[in-house]
Amino acid sequence: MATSHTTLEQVATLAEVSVSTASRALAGKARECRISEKTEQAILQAAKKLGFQASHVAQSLRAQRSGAIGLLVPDASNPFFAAVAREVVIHTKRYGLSTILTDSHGSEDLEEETLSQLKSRRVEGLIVCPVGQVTPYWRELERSGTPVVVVDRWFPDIALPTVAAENAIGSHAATSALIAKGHRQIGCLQGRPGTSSNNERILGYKRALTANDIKFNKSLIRGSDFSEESGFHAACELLKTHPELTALLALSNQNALGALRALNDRNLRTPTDLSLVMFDDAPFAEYVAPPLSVVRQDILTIGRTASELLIEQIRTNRRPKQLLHRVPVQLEIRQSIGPPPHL
Amino acid sequence: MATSHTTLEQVATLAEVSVSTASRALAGKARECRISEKTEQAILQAAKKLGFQASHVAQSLRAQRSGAIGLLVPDASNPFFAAVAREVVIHTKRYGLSTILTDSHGSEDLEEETLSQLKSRRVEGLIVCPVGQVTPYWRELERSGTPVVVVDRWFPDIALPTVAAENAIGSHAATSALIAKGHRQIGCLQGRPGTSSNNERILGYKRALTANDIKFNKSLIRGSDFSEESGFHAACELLKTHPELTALLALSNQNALGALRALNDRNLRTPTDLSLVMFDDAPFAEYVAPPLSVVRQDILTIGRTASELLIEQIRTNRRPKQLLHRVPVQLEIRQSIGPPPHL
DNA sequence: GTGAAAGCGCTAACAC
DNA sequence: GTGTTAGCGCTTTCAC
Repeated sequence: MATSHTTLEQVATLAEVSVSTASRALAGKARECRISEKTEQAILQAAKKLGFQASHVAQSLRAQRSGAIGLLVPDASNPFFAAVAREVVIHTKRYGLSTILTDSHGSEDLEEETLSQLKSRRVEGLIVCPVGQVTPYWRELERSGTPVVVVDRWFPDIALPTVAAENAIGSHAATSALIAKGHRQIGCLQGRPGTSSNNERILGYKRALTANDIKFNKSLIRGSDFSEESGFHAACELLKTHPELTALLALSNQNALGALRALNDRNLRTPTDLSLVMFDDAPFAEYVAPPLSVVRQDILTIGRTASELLIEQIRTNRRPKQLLHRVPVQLEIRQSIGPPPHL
Repeated sequence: MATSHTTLEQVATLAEVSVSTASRALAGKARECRISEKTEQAILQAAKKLGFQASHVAQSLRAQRSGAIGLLVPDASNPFFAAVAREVVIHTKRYGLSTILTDSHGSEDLEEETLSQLKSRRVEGLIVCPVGQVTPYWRELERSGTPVVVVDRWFPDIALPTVAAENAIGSHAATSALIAKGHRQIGCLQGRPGTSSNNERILGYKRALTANDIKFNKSLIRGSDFSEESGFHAACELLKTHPELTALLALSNQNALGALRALNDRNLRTPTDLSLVMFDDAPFAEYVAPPLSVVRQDILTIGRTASELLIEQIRTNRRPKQLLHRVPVQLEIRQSIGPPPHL
């Protein structure tokens, strides 16, 4: 049964006034527009009786503001993006904005298609966790002046407001902690190559090695994306080709789970045989065997900052001066880090 | 800088035709409306040149269809709801529907307020994971005829299409597995009392006990919601008041993590000292110490079924005959189940 | 084959 | 104080 909604006209008719008066009264402009107490009440009564709710669609068309923003993530079921989504939903709602959630499946084509659809919905702004590579579409977005915030992964050569964790600092700290324990052969399970988050985390790893006079060895980095499978395969390969490794740095918590699977399969124990640190805290990190050391990203702050940056753009109608916003990370050392076996 | 969008009129002007012809051509009705090849091309060219994208807002108003659905969950960052959200986004997109994501924070007031806002946005349908309690609003929704699907938690006395896991069967299987190992003192860490998912899971637990001539003891059930904290406190209480317990059934994976924390604090090992089974599989379940036995819900099927039920309602404009759709669960036994210590 | 015009539901400028 | 009217951008009858 088609839920035919009540219109302003019906309310006006019932209250025996014109639509404009009804509109004014219901918009709370009774005082301002000097509407008599009596008429106002009549209108309010009528609206209540009919269960009137102004059509946001009509209002949007009229006001040329959709009251909606678009959120695009590579995988909405990933806990990191889910947490960002929640923050965005909560913060934008405060400004009367609805959030349209979309998912690019990690595909550049879908990303572009989806952004285009969001544009046709006339969203007032965009929060995007990009797939990773620069496409012509991004240049367009940069030029367009549309309010937009890039989150997590970003493009150094594209001038758009961005929120990202202190990735390099995080992996530097994690790697340094391993080195401090005596490790010198440290493998790295990487995420999607070419993404800024991956690049930056590798950079921190590399810098920590160099700072400690350990030669950086490219072949100790393996992996194709941030998934469990990638972590598993990367760990398997590394364990095979580089049995001398005494520690692993996983660039995502999924990668780390894959590594744990590979270690389990080989009856290797952590940290006795191999130390392990991973990016991204997770509720379970404390309870795996042994409790995992993590580089914790402050997802709430990331989501909140992104929302605020977007709302500011929508309100002022221009991009902020400061484009790159870095959110601190925190190294949490648990028992998965120990001295290397031969010490 | 205000991104002033190109309108159909501008395209029409450039192509030197009327807006109606432009509309027809761009809607792909050139054949149908016998528009000459030449005019059609001119219009397509003009649209391309101006980067025209029809305003979905205007189309919505005209067509009286917003092309959007509303999704309401108690916590968008919870992996279960995040996974449901993703499925909904993916499946509804196929029908040209956008998903507006909202979060009720587990508050009935916010739930009602949010549903009301979604209504004013003229969403074509609603997928709701309710907070848990029946409010007058639900009665209204039931009567209204609005396409809606209730997911996960539901109300036996409200006739709305519903998708939920075979909760009772799952906890029955889990409890039976514990009993088969010799356990007779089994504690239960519950979620939010009064919610259908919690009720059903407790029912299955109770039935398995009774079927095995074990007296059901209400005081062995503790907990206030599905969170880690609740699981922690419930486990602490149970361990204190009922030291004779040899196994725990956690009604959510967060509850189970809380239990693990309580056990760790007391230096109790699983399954040596206490066996543990939990609801909801999770990627980490295999890697905690020891690998956790789980009752796995098929979230993808839940999300897909909900989407399909909603789309069917939107298309046919009426509620399905079959209201309750149960999605099978699967018990996955891992090492966290062993015989009780005294055997 | 194409155009003119009405109207979706709302708001705001302008009348009186 | 309140009504009349135009118009947001689009689709679709109806006219020629």
